Amino acid sequence: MSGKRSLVRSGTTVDQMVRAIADRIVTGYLRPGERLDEGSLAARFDVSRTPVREALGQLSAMGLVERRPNRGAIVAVITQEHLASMFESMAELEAICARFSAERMTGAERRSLELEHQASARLVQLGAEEDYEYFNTEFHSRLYRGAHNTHIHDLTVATRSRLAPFRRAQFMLPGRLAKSWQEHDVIVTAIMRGDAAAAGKAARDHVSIVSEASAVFATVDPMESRLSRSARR
Amino acid sequence: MSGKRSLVRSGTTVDQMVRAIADRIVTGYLRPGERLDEGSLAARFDVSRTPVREALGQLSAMGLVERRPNRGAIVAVITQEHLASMFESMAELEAICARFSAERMTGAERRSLELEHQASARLVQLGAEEDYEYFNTEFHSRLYRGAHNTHIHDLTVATRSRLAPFRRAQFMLPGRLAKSWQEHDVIVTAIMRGDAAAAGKAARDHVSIVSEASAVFATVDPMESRLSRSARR
DNA sequence: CCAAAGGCAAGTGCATGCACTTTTTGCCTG
DNA sequence: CAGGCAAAAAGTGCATGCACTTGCCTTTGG
Repeated sequence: MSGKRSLVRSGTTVDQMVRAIADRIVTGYLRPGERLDEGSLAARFDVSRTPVREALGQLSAMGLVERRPNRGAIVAVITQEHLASMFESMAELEAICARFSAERMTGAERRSLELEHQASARLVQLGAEEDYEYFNTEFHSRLYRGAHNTHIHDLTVATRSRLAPFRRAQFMLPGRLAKSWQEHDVIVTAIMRGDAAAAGKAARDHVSIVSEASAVFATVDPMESRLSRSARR
Repeated sequence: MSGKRSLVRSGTTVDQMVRAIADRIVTGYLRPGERLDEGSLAARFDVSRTPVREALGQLSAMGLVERRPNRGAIVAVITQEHLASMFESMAELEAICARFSAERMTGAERRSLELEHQASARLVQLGAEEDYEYFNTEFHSRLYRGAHNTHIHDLTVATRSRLAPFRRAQFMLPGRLAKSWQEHDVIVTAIMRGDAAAAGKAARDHVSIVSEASAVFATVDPMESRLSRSARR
């Protein structure tokens, strides 16, 4: 096996382990319920068990991992109910960000939001799913930052990453790309005219739609086949 | 020194350490910026450094502790800006909980909310600050649970606990007790009649007022003198 | 043939040790 | 006497070792 520690550069060993494992969970390479054996992970990353244990502890504090005392750790199993609650929370959090963004974004932030958004229209026409996905992430990040509230930002980013495995396939639904862009458009328009209430509502609706689109996949294992992106690392 | 590990019963050593340290931070016994020396903590609780390290890692993941690689851990220092962002987030989160509660609380939940709320009126008349504080916590917890959304619940509880050191002294402001009760009353009334929007707004306003009341203390160190509650443990 | 008991292997939880980094201290120099 | 330097002290980061727990598998008695 490759993937030695040198590949997961920077920071302390523990941080590297946290990132490495979190990444594998968030990308769906490690599946819910999957056993996380300290020894194997240590061997896999060529470190001792100590940093692995610490990493698992932190991941458990973040909710990505479930730890049963004396019985090892597994990738957190998310119930349908909990998943629904996270999607719903996500909608509310995004609504807050959009609302605040409408009120607080600087001129520069507004301009680049609009600019990037308009630029992404091309991606829709081309049907460039991968690229649009990247833009989409950036778009939402702009909203989170635009809220000018670090705590909301952190909560939102954390929640979003926990939902990542379940959102993955959304753009594979036919026509989802164009719909997504239109929904973004409503949000951007509301923000540009400083209409907080409208921005909030549009953002909430947008996420709700995504969550419904994702619900199809949520009933199944979040990763049917492992994505190349994960395998590459 | 007493406070040996036997006092912090149950769970693994690491869990005990997490609780013990978190408690000391949240209650303000450990102050922001205060050094958290692994060796001293280990000695203090009569365990080895390993569980202490793990605990510090988890607390750092929770944001209660700040870790500088190779330079030890300190109790997280919260900037004015970050504190403000947390209070604002808190207001929004409570608004969501209240909104959802208005829509979703069961009959039993509504009844006991109302009941407890009415009962607490006595505490206001008596000026029983300690008791009211306890009731107040319970009241808010009811809202969080009443939202029937575990993720929002978790986010809200986590945020609230991080704000705990800064909320402590709020009821010492003259007349705050009665005001608090009246604000609760608006929330309860809105929830009872299922008016989600009104409940949300009332909850948001309530927290905003608390945050302003707390702002007075926030500029200063969160604990001037150590509370008996902490010392007792 | 099944159930309970016992033992074994795997794996977790914590303590300890050592290498390395940062901070402090004490001394020297200008 | 301040500034700078080097060595020591303090403290962190990780590896290793061992005791203990858990789950499984075998064994044995009914």
